[in-house]
Amino acid sequence: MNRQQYAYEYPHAAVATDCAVFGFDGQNIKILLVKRGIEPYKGLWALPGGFMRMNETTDECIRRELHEETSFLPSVIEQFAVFSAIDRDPRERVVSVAYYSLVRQSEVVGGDDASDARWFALGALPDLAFDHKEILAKALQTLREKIHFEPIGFDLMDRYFTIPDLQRLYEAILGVRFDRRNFMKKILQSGVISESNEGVAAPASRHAGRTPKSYTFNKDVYEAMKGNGRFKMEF
Amino acid sequence: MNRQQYAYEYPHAAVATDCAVFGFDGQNIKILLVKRGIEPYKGLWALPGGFMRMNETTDECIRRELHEETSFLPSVIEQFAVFSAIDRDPRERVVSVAYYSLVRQSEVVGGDDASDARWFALGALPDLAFDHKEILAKALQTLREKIHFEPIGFDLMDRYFTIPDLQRLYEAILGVRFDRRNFMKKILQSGVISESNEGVAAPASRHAGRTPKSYTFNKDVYEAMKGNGRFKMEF
DNA sequence: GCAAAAGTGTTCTTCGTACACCCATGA
DNA sequence: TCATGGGTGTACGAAGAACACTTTTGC
Repeated sequence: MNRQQYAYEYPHAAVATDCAVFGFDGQNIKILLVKRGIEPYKGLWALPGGFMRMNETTDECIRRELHEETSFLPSVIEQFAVFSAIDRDPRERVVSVAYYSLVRQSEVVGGDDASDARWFALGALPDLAFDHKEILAKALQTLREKIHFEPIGFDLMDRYFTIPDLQRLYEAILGVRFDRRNFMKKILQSGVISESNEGVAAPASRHAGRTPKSYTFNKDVYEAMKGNGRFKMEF
Repeated sequence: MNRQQYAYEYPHAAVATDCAVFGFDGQNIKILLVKRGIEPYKGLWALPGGFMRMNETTDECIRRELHEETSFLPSVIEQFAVFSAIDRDPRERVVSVAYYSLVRQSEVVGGDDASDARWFALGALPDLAFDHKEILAKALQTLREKIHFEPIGFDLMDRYFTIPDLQRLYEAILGVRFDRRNFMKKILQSGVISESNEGVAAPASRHAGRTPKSYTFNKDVYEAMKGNGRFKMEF
């Protein structure tokens, strides 16, 4: 069988997808990376992703690749940019459609150190394959811009969470500190979270102090708000 | 010469770009469309755009195509989505990288009715080729979301403009009405516009009334604000 | 002269922000 | 018992929203 069996009148770039998967461990933002098993960049870490097939859209492609490489199907996944530098892949011309995803760490098979998929803290990233460092930087920038106007923080938290944990998440993403009382007032006033009877597992971040109350995100309340007023989470 | 001279081991989709070009005539938002001269959809109107070449990025591609089809080089152009439905082009699999652009109508060769490039009002759009209606709808949605947080309105106005004109632009994009005094107070307080001595051509929208003052956008002031505070244009 | 558009200020309410003390828990 | 983290309320200032009358111009 001919190895070059797909021919076109004009040259075609390959279409690929890559995804920056963000998680939160209660203290820091984490990134999910996979170790490349083949050339080029074999052995280096990279964003999960791969080439698009002819029978799938880019959205379907990235979901399939994520499932193949990290064994989970994310609920939140958004396309945010396209990377098309001419020499970004040494094999051939590749245009990459970039996504970011937000997951609760509890949902993801936490790959251990020996695994091919592992969480890395933002401050301790290894060298990345291709232009993935650039893709990740832009994903992070997009995340920081979006968090002001959309309640994306909740996608990174467990179903039941405490307000101090949520505050740590916002502080980690935005790199600033907030006043506890004002944060709580604002988030409660918005109405998108409500108190819950479920307990929460004490996060590693809590070593002493009063046991905090547990809350949960009301997606329906937020959906209703989108029409009328506007959800804002600025500080 | 062989018409199928570019061969690959795996099937490749073609990569194309399309751009929704927005203008403002003082009263309504307009869209720049081009009439297709070849099949498929010959004779139908479409967003300007075309196939990416191997020696250009998608950004370079859309700028080249815009120049070829509408004879101008836009200053503001942003990539906002990717369209990759499997059957969106009847010829072959095509993945389209979608952009929007904001232009001052005075900058663009206003194609007359006989030309291949023409402005259409949002409410009087013709049938569009491919999935361009969908692309346009998403471009418009993106524009409406962005205008709250970025001073993109000024890219649609002439260099010297009146505050009532600017207000009409915001009202046209967002589909709402504002109080004149509050709008003026807010936009002046923000500091991003300053009074100008240049006159402005009376827009078709002004049939009577006092001659309004002329203003201009201070890009440097806005750039400085981005760091410190935050520009907001919500009502 | 009349209709249509633009200029101008004040009040009230809402929201953001700064700030201090007590309580529960784990080491 | 002490250090750490979490719960709670108030007062001040800034910004947003509602609101009416006068002036100019084109017809």
